[in-house]
Amino acid sequence: MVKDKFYVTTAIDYVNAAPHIGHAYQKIIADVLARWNKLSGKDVLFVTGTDEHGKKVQESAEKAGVEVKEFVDSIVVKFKEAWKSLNIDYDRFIRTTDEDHKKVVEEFIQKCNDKGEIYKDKYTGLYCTGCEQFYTEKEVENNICPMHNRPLEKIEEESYFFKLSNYTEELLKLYEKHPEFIQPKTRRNEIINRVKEGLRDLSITRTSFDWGIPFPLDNSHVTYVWFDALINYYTATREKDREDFWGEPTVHLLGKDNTWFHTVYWPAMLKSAGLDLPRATVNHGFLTFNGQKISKSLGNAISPQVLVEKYGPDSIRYFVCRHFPFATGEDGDFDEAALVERHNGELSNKLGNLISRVSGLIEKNGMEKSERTLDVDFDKINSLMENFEVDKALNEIFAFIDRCNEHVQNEKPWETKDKKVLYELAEAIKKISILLYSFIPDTCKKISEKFGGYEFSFEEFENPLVEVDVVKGENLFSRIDAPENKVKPNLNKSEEPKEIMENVTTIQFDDFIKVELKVAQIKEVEEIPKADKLYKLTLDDGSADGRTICAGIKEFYSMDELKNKKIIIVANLAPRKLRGIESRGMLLAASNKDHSVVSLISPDKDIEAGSLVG
RNA sequence: GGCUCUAUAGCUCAGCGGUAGAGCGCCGCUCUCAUGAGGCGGAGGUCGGGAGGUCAGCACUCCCUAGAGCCA
Repeated sequence: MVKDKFYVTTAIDYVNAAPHIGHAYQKIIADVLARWNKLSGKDVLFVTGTDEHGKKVQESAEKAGVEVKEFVDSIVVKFKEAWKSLNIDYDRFIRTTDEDHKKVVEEFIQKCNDKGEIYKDKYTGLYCTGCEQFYTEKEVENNICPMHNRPLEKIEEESYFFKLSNYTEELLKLYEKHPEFIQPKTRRNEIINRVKEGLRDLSITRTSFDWGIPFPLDNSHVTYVWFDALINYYTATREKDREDFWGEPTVHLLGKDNTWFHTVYWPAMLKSAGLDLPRATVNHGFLTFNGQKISKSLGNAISPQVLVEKYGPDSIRYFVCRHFPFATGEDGDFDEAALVERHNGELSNKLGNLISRVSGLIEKNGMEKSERTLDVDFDKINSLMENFEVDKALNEIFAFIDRCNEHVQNEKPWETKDKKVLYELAEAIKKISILLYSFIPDTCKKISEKFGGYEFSFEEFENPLVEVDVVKGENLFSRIDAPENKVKPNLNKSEEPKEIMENVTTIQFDDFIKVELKVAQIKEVEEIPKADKLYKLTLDDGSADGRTICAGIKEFYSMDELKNKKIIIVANLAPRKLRGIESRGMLLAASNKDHSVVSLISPDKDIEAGSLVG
């Protein structure tokens, strides 16, 4: 039986700047879609890469004083490292400087030429020698260069042209017949309206630089950007055993700035060469970062690796998939406070905590196969994924996690010790982890290991859980406690990326001094009924009334050890009720990784209660 | 200027001809298996403004206002 195929591509990034979160967003979605389709049992091809030709790259290399190839090699490394840190598991990283790509481009152009759709003519444009750049008549007023304020020269350059004008009607028919070819609808409308105005032929060669693929019909010309870059998608399917991925299985992900080229030039080029068309293009919006447009300098500072170091790959993958409506093509803001909120509220408190409580209960009580199951609507989630609505799919999966937490609450397995209920919960966790695997693979592998090491596939999804011994082990997510610690959006232009970088990974002094630390002496220690970890401490904090706090150190200190001890407390922490007792503040203590050792922080010399620390 | 889209709770967004929804935040209650976790409940919106068609509009049509995008 021939397996269904799925081929997903990302934009190939221009190597003039380092990778940033905007690039990463698209690659993460592509990786999630690739993984999801693999779980469905499909044959999947996932290709990403870099666009390396052109005048700007040539100039950047010259500025850096290195050979062009050497220059692009060094940038490519950065992209590959970024994708590795985010667990982007592509099948091929294609570069437009790859030999097989050059060959495919040459053949492609030959085919278009055989059809008689390439011709030589004069390219006329308004040229500014200051900018070394052509302007269109729409861009300038009275033929004056907007940068240099001097007259533009009308220059004629020899160029080869592609007869794009032949395709106006065919393209309109394509959009009509296959609405999925341009998603979302708003982009489709824009393109239809523009194509209706008619198409001009396309200049496809240049002679003003030579960093590119020599034009096969005339080596004094270089192939210009779109007749080089777009073809990468096809090149990647010319490898052995990958031929069948081209056409119906093909889905292109791209930013909305590239929509025109992918939905007009590209299908026309393919038709001219006599090749099949991709099934769909998904044209997504842009991200801002903490409310700020991602400029080149900001982009350099917020490298994906910096964010991965700070939050971990799964939190970032989860956040961008859950927080932005990918399929609607809307723009979104990568706001670190929102990321922390979702990390704590959804990954830590809902998912992490569910697994923590269930695995702990099973470790103590064991589980026993049950015929009852907790059900989740797989078909609904799968159809959302097929429509690229990854945010809504995650919403459904997390609604199921909520139902599991409710189930724990309602069934009270810590009282009943009901092994069947625990089995039902473990089985639900297995389903959850298979559904989430595409989004947060590292975490889901850990979950599988805890619950017997099942495989990730939608076939396995249907199978009952095998009963195994479970060890609670480490928490999957720790909470992140500093949501204020982020880039401020009101940066002005003079600020260097370096400062931004510091903002990403550090807190400002102003933030630190908001924390009021004080010396306090423990006056009384009391047990709290039914609490096996908490003491109620009455403190002398230098104030007339003193204060009461609750501290989870019962396992580590006896009541006698604590009495009269001087400690450090966070004095201005918002009060919180624990076991009905209002705790006003928190004491400082160090703990090692597995919390087997907890050590209170005390002043080194004797000093009166109420003294400030800082 | 032309075309397209968006406007719903404090925030982020679902919904879409038949009694306004979720998450977060806020307020109250509550469990103790669990990570300052979990659960239950509450406050909070004349669904940007106006007109029209309908038995019935947040949803459809038109106009206005504001914001965004596209114009090779």
